[in-house]
Amino acid sequence: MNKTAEATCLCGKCSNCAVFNRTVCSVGSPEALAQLNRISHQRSYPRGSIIQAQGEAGDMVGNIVDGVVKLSSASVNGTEHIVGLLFPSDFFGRLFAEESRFSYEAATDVTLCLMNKPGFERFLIEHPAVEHEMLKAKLDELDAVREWAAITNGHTTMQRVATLLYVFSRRSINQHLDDGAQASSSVHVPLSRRDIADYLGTTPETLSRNIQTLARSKVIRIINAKQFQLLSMNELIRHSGESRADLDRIASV
Amino acid sequence: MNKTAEATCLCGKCSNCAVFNRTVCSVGSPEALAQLNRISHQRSYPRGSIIQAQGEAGDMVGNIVDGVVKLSSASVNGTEHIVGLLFPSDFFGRLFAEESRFSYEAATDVTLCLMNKPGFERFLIEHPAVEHEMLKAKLDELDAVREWAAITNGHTTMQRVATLLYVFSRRSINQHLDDGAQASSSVHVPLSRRDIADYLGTTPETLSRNIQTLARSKVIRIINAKQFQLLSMNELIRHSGESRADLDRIASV
DNA sequence: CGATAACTTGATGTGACTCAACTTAAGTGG
DNA sequence: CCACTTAAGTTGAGTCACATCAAGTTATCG
Repeated sequence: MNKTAEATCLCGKCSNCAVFNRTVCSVGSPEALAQLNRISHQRSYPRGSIIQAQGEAGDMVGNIVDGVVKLSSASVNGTEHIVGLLFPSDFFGRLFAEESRFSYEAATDVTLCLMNKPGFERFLIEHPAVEHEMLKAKLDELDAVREWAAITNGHTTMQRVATLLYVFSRRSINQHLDDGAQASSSVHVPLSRRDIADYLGTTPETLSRNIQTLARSKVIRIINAKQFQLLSMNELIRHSGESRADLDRIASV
Repeated sequence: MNKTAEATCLCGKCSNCAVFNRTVCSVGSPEALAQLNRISHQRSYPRGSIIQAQGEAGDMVGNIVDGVVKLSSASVNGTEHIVGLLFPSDFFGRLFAEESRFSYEAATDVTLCLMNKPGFERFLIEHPAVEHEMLKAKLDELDAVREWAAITNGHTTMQRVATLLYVFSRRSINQHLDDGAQASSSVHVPLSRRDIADYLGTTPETLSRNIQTLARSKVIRIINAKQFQLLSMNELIRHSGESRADLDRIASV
């Protein structure tokens, strides 16, 4: 894990970046990369940090290198709703707009690759190939957000919980590749119950009840608050109310 | 209303297009416009038409010229959830992907400006200024979808209904400018109760009850199933659970 | 004008939120 | 390193908003 703090380019060249080949940066020419190296630097934030507050005129954008960032919207009544989760290689920040409608907050300890927003905006305009990649990424994101909206709306809490567990299990396969064959049976959800509940549009109490129900019926085993073992993938899929194909499609974004 | 059916370029030049200056097309050079003219044509579809089915390999993209298109996702159990509504000047179709995850369906009679997808994709790559505009539009759309997701999740049905009515009232001001001062008091919602319910994540029954409640408490007057008069804007805003500023922000997209 | 669909209204059951107590985990200072 | 404190998570009881099923009413269209 990167412990870099507030230093410019401690990550070395972008070519050493842990998430480089999964970001839009990867399509840049050597000349473009050199320019990116100049305007970017890594920085770490502890869990709970507000990276950018709702409505604030953000002057930074960048990529998640490590950790999870939550994108949330706070209502007048104090309710917070998480409208998105950003994972390593995901882009964060609101390009081409004064301020962000949402707040960016570190859901875990995170390491970011930060870039000056106006600088990166200029960079994009000067490098259409990268901007093209950014458009494709945003189109994928748009589909994913809509897909998730359809899930949180038309499904029961149990279905959402099962879907989330499945998606995180797929995600951890892709990321850690820790132990090959059995990777999918172990799920790490690095979020607090409150954050998961806010993301699923429910409460920590209801969420807890559903997780315990899944455990009682031997679909999962609770290792600890953030770690689960999948005992029956088929049962989990059944509880999700989605087909396996749909789930994989959701997980792939 | 345009009655054009399946004819190539009956709209004449793009410069005669009803929605031209609100679309991404408007930033194109004269040369670009000429090219757009060649690859585009208008076509009308009656209400209920499937413009593109879910999962189908769509070969068309374009702009809505008139009417409302619903973007929906059908679940395994037959439930349909509307994840987006597209209005005149909005772009439809899934660029840079084989198939669309959602179905596009005419919620009213619609007129579209259709373009061959591969052709338009090539056009975008050849015209970075237009692609840049497309990116900006998609970034706005992303914010709007997330904002709407936060509303449908954290709010009661009454709040969603009030929000929808407010948003549609603002939208009709912008579009029709029918009678200036009193424009905002008359709201036209050109969707069926079922479509509205699917969009709000509720049922036609619950929706109807809420609308009737608003009418009984003199917040609105029901002119007919699709037409309402706003009697008390302040009360409507109060029922929405949002601040006026937030509502206007939502409506502006 | 009859038939079908769209919408409204009523009665009822239930999933999930709320409030509250309890248990476990995490962090802090002596 | 352990007692203490505080936060995070779980479990329980009660309530309510909303979905469901069903019947009635109003539009829409051939």
